[in-house]
Amino acid sequence: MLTVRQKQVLGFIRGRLQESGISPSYREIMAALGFKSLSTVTHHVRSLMRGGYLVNAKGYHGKRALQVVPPVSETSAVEIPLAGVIAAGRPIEALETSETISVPPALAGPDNYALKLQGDSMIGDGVLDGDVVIVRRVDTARHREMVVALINGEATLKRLARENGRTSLRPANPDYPIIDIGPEDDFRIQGVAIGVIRRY
Amino acid sequence: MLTVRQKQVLGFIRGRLQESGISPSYREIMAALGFKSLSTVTHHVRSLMRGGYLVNAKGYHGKRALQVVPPVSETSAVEIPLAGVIAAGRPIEALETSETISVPPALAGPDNYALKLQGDSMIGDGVLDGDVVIVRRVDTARHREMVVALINGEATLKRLARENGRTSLRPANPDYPIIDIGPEDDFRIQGVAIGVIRRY
DNA sequence: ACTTTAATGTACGATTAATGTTCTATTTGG
DNA sequence: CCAAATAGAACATTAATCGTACATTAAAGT
Repeated sequence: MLTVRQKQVLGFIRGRLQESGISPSYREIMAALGFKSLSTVTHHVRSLMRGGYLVNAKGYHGKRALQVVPPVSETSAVEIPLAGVIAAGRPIEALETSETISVPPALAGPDNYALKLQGDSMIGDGVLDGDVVIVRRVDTARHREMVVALINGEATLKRLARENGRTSLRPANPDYPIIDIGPEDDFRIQGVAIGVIRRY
Repeated sequence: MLTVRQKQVLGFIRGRLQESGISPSYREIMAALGFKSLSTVTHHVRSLMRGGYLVNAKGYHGKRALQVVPPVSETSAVEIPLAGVIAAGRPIEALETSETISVPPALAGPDNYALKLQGDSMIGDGVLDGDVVIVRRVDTARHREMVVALINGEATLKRLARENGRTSLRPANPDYPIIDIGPEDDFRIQGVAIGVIRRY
């Protein structure tokens, strides 16, 4: 729990890091907040460090190396970003605002995000139009895993197939074609599906 | 229940926390509400604490650390009971321990519970073996809704069909039979499916 | 490479300011 | 009358502050 002054100090440091990327010196903090003694700054900074809000990245006597610790514990685990809408044959349509969606802890993780699926290309695997797919951001995947892939600029959700040295993307719907990946294609895996949430 | 004055005090504190994130001091509350003595504030704050509406996050002598306790309905909503395993043709198999599962708020509710589905009777609707089905406990349902039903002691997850005055349960898998409900059957609806969570 | 200099973070110790707590009375409205 | 509300002053505890000397690092000259 932060005191008023601690909040101000932390806010100033955070602001400086945000705009210039370099941590302010103790004397700059002193001037900015109108203190007349360095020890005042020292006192507050040390309190913030004890509370886990600040770290000196260079350790003892490290200069201009204050780093604000991201508040992990407050939001962690249940909220992940809802990155946008994925539909076969189009790039992922990002949402304007950086929305989030809360998910069960089992589906949460630092590298996870969610996509709303449009279309029925995976209907055979029980993933329907409108379902929210939980994705873990990785750049490789194994045979038969369901992946979010970017091929020549178009995003799609398919099963990855690696057979006889060839790679292909297979929909779970006979109405859609199997996509064979050739060396000339710009192919990137953006993540693997680890879960689905549906709301009726 | 709260008195008029208590409501005013609580409202002022809540407002301050909302706008600045900093709890007001007793003297600020005194000034804002026109009191002439600190003990008046003390008296009201203590009453609110006793009633569970306020907490001092720093304990005894904690300064500017009043926190408004959110009403219970807001907080307790993300964990719902995992009632057991449902498989076509058998009663719901209750779990030994009263487990719970956390779900997104959109799927949470006081009358909701979760069931783990065994079998592929609803595979055509994208509900697979092993999926967790979120159910709202109600005793009636409309045509085409997916319901958890108990028929002659056997539990099952099917779509409810009401046509021509007749009621039936329809699987989403041609390998399973449609179950017609007759007047001689002991038929009860235990809930309707409002969501699905799958984990790969 | 070495020394020098400037910039910067640390360590005490003490003091003041801000803020919550307690106690006893008194007032007020139904 | 009674319960809620209010008042005033003294007290307790924490938050914030200041001043100065010192230690360490980074940069600049040589």
